[in-house]
Amino acid sequence: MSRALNGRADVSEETRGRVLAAAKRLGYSPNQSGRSLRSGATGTVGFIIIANRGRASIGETFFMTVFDGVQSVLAKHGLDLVIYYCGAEQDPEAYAKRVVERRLVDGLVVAQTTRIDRRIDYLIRRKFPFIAFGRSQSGGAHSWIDLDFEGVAEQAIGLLYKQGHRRIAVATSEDEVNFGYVYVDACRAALDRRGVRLTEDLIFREAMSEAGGARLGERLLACEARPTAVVMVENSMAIGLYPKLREAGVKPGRDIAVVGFDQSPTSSLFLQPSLTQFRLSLFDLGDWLGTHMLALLDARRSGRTVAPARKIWPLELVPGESTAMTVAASDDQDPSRSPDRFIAASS
Amino acid sequence: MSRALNGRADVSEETRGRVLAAAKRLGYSPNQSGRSLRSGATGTVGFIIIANRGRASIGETFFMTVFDGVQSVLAKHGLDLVIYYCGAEQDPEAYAKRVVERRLVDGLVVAQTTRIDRRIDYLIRRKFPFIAFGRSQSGGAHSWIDLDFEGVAEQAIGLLYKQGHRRIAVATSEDEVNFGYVYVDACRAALDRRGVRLTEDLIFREAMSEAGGARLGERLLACEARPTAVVMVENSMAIGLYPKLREAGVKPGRDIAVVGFDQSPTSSLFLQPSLTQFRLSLFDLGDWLGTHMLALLDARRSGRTVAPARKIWPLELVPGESTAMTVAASDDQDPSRSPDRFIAASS
DNA sequence: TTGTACGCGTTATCAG
DNA sequence: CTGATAACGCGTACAA
Repeated sequence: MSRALNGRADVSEETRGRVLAAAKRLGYSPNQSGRSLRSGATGTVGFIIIANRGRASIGETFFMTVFDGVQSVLAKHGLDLVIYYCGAEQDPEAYAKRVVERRLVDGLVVAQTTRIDRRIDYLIRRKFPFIAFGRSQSGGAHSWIDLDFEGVAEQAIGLLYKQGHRRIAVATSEDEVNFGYVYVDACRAALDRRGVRLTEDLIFREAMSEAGGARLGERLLACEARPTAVVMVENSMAIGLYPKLREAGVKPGRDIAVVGFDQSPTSSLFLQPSLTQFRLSLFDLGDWLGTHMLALLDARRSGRTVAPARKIWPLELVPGESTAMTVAASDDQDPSRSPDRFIAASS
Repeated sequence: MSRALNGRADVSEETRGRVLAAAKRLGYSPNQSGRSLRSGATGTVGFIIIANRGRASIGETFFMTVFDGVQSVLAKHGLDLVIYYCGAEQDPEAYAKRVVERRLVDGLVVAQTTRIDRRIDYLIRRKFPFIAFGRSQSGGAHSWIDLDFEGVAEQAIGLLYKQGHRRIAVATSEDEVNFGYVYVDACRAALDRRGVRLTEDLIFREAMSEAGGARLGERLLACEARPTAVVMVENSMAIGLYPKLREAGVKPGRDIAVVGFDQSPTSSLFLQPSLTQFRLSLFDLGDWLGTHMLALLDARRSGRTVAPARKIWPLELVPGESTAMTVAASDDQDPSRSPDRFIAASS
């Protein structure tokens, strides 16, 4: 019986052979419900993603590759990964609650964290093993991993500044997804360090989708004093932005510098002129998630406690033609602004 | 106890109230493993998708919207939808087997069917309730749904033929995904009906990705007698094709007609010149899947048998600028070919 | 080394 | 209408 199948030591080779043979002949496979009930664990890790919250291009290569990484780790330990897809009409908190309370999984990854994310508060209260993919203002100490928005902003702003840009637009999300705020703050800080102030009129909040990018394009073109560069938190926006610019005869890398974000959706790699963006290994990120999840589950099983991990995942700049241009740096383009204070502050 | 919570009739209002109150106070929620063990059903439907098999842009809006539709139906009946993501290194058959044999789900949707799909053979053998999303040569009678490739081919070829095109390239998948074959056959039939023969040199097999589309572009440009039009089975290919054509000064809709497929990835809606493609309601398709799955599960529960459904899902032509051109129709471009036989056949 | 009985949490059933 | 009990399939603990 189970001793033979599960490879316990206290069973003779002969018996094990007989049992295995019989199991194969009868096509026996253990019922997971029975197993879970007995052991108190499901052997399953859930990964919750939310419909069209945040990036439009959810799922595409982005999460898929992450799943691959997570699974490669979990599979080695006999754990399954299942994706819970929280539809557009469903409440994310209720959805997560349901998964936890029915004990459908042993651990959870919750993606697309919002600034105030009640799922996180709930999971902490519940002392349920989980990792947040994305930071949040919610909750206290808990494990999370997030992309290095600060590093991206620093590299993007650094590059543009060096090329003389001072009037740089920042395109971010119009919704409550946390990284929209993180990114703007990071850009503001990177500009501050260089004595440039990020004013409100240079922050463009739009849907993170191609349509949002198209609207961004319209707004940029309508500016009295058009920014000489734009950085954005999501690449679908670039895909919608490019055609708008082209229609107006404004060429990325010649008439305006454009910096995208990560390399998803993959279509963004085929923009012309090629888009300056950032590279990261989503598979390795998934690997990290899986590995840390194992640690959380081990800790819970053995009653130990494990320190919450906080991981910032690096991205590497991949320069493209969209930032090929330089502009004459004039710090006093707009005489109504006094940069002195900032220059002083940065020294 | 359970009678009160599950709303059975044989319990007084007062008791029910007390039980509900206590349950709320203690934060009680039924354990799904216990429930499944007792009832023999998990209350869960699985949807298996495969990593980068077939279309590169898997997941993106395409499957996500389908999930939404499925879930909207299942949720009404207290069923959960979970996504099983079969990673690139895993064997799809073994993966499906595992899900079935451990009794993780009550029913299964298997997407991205291949021409010979051992999952289907297995599921039929096992008499497990499932729906294939995509046709296959495998298996006998079973439920499936698939896109109307024949209708798409007929509309695409019909449009191009009317505009004078006779030398039409067909771009399809290089891998074993079933619809790649279906589409080519459908195009061949549509051309046959018009007395045009689809020769082997006009069939281009490439990866269904932007990179595949780029290679397609190179091959088209290298043709001695370049096709005047190209139809393709997947839109990522168009996204890779466009830049290649542009580099060579070949403009879609002026120098070559281009017809895409469905409207995913969404980026394809932002191509310039706009791409002629096809529209379909993925949400409704998911709704159909959910509804039919319910029928399958009901039938199994009541021991009845339900006739396998075979559904062809319609797509509607959305003309774009990429097919704005007409060409002089000359049926004898290539004197080595004799169209008479086909003209005769079509009369 | 092997056989057996128990209990995980649930719900259906049967007796009260 | 309500309370008690058995059984779903598994793994473990304990007895043989």
